[in-house]
Amino acid sequence: MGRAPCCEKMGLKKGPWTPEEDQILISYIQKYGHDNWRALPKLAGLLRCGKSCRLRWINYLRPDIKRGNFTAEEEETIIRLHELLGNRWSTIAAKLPGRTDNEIKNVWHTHLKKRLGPEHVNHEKRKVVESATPSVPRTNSDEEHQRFFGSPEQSFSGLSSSTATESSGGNFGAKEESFSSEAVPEIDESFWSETLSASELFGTVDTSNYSDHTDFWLRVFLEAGEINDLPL
DNA sequence: AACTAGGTCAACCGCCGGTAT
DNA sequence: AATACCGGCGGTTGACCTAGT
Repeated sequence: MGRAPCCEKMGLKKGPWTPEEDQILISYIQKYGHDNWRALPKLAGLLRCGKSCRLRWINYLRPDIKRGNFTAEEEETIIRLHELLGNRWSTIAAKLPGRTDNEIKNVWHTHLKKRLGPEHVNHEKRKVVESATPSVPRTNSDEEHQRFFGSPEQSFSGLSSSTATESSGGNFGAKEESFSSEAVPEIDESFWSETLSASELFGTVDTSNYSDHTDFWLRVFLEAGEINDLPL
């Protein structure tokens, strides 16, 4: 049976996000969370489909996103985990706080794959542990949220203190009154630095926060002695 | 300075699994 | 049990950027 399309194609915007759209999305999620991605764009006054909003948030706007180049340690981790898990980017991303599956995927295809040569390219297609593992349950989004943020109130503690550096005009259409410039802080460098430090804090205080099914299987391999030197 | 080729990365697409009805 | 909905994932694309000629 065919499925309904994820969104009505008519009238929905595609392509790069504008700063104004980013602000609307951030502000909405800050206020109301993202329980229902499908309904979110309509409620927030965005002419985007829910999937697009989710992707934008996960890959770019989420406060704990770590921007900038990958460190040698991170690259090494990706290589080792890829060797172990194959193209399970989300699983690999779960071991690299602040990095997204999309970003890791891009880095793999643009840097690491070339660096490693054809052997690893072939290896890429191999389902390394699939035969040995039942389907790994996906991480519940709430669990993930808890892992990264703790309570929803904690999630945006940094955002609320960021300073506005410019006015974007704030023309948010029908929902404009809900998103006054006062309620919608601009994203500036302090936003990223604050949230980054917060994520680093979460990452260093207690790595057991990342315990999930992914960890379970990683530990299985660790105990088997396959990846002893991973920075867990 | 203009053009071209290759690299990068944000975003889209289609599929899948889980869950609600 | 069947169906529909939704979130999430991995593959792919294409616009933009940069280095080389």
